[in-house]
Amino acid sequence: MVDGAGGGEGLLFLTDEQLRKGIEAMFFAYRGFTADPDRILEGMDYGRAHHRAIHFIHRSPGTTVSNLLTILGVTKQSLNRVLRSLVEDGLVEARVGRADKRERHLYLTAKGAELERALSDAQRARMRAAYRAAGPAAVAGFRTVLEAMMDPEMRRQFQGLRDGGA
Amino acid sequence: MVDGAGGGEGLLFLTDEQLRKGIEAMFFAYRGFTADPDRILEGMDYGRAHHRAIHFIHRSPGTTVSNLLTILGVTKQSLNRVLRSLVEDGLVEARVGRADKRERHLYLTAKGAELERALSDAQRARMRAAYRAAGPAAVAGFRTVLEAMMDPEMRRQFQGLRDGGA
DNA sequence: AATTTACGTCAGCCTTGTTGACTTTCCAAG
DNA sequence: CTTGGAAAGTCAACAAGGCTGACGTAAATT
Repeated sequence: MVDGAGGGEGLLFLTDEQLRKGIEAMFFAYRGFTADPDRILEGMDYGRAHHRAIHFIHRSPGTTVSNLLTILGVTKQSLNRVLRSLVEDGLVEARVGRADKRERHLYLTAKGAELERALSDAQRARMRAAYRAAGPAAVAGFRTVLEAMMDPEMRRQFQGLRDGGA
Repeated sequence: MVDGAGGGEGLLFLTDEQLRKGIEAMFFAYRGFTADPDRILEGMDYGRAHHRAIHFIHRSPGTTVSNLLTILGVTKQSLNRVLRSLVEDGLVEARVGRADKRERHLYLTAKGAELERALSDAQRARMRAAYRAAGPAAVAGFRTVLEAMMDPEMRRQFQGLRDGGA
C-alpha cells in the first residue's frame, strides 16, 4: 500500500483523493474481472449477457424468468433474446411450470453446464489468485466493502442467495 | 461475515463456494457503483462512456487522445464519437500540442468541470458511505484485492497514475 | 524523400440495452 | 360462470456504444 489507506488512523482517511482511487480501482478491477470469460465467449455467438444468465441459472436451477429478471436487473425483452438463443442452442432447458403454466423453469443442459464450467473456471482462477495474493484479512475487507456498496435491494438479493434460495 | 473468510485459518479458505460469492459480490457491487452517475446521465445525451472520458480528462488535464485510448481500452473510433460530442457541446477543449502538433491535449471547460463534479460527487458519496460502514481495515483489504484482480498492465497504469501523472 | 505516428472520419456490423404491442394463463370479483 | 385485470412470456423495432476496415492529413522521424 503506497498511501495511507492501511494505516491505523481513526476515521479521517476519506479524502476525495482516497475515494477517487477507490473508484478507479473498481473500474480497472472490473475490467480484469470480466476479461477471461469475455475471451472465452468471443468467437462464439455469445457475450457477457449470456454468461450472466448461465451463471445464475446454474446457481439456482429451476428458477423462473421473473426471478432472473430481478437478479439481473434488465428488461424481460432483453433477457428473452439471450434466453431464446441459449434454448435454441440446447444450453438451457425451459420447462413450463406445473403449478403455474405461465412460468418457465430454467435448467442448464449438460452442454450448458459444460460452458458454465469453462467460464467460471476461468473467472475463479483469477479470483483465487487475487485472494491468495491478498490474504484472508484483505478478502474479508473486500467482501465487506463490496456489500456496503450495493443498493440495499441488491444486497438483500445477494445475502438471500447466499443461503441458497431459488 | 457470515462465512469463514475472515477467520484466522491458514490458507484453505478458497473453496469454489467462497470464490463464487466473491464473483457475485463484484457483480452486484459494480451495479451499485455505476447506478448514481447513470441516473444523472440519463436524460442528457450522454452515457457511461462520456462519464469515463470526463473522469480521466479531469484527473489528468492535458492528456492526449492516445493516453486516453490506452487507459479506457477502447478503439479510437469509439472514443472519437464520445469526444466529438463533448467538444461540440463545449464540455471538453482539445488544444493542439505545441511540442508535437499532431497531438490534441484535452481539458475540461468550466461547464465540463461542473458535470464532472456532479457525477463524481454522486459516486464518491456512495463510496464514502461504504468506506465508513466497512472501516479502515476493510478498505485496505478491498483495495488490495482489487489491485490483485487487475491485469498486470492495467495495474501498472493504475499505480502509475496514483503518483500523479500525465 | 519515404516512412511512421497521431488523429479524425466514413461506413457498416454486433451485442445488449430500451419501449411498445401482443398472447397466454391465472385469479378474483361480480 | 364469466369477465376483467394482472402476471409471464414473446415479437418487433430502435438506440447506445462497442468493434473492424479503409482512408485522409498533418507532423515527426529516419
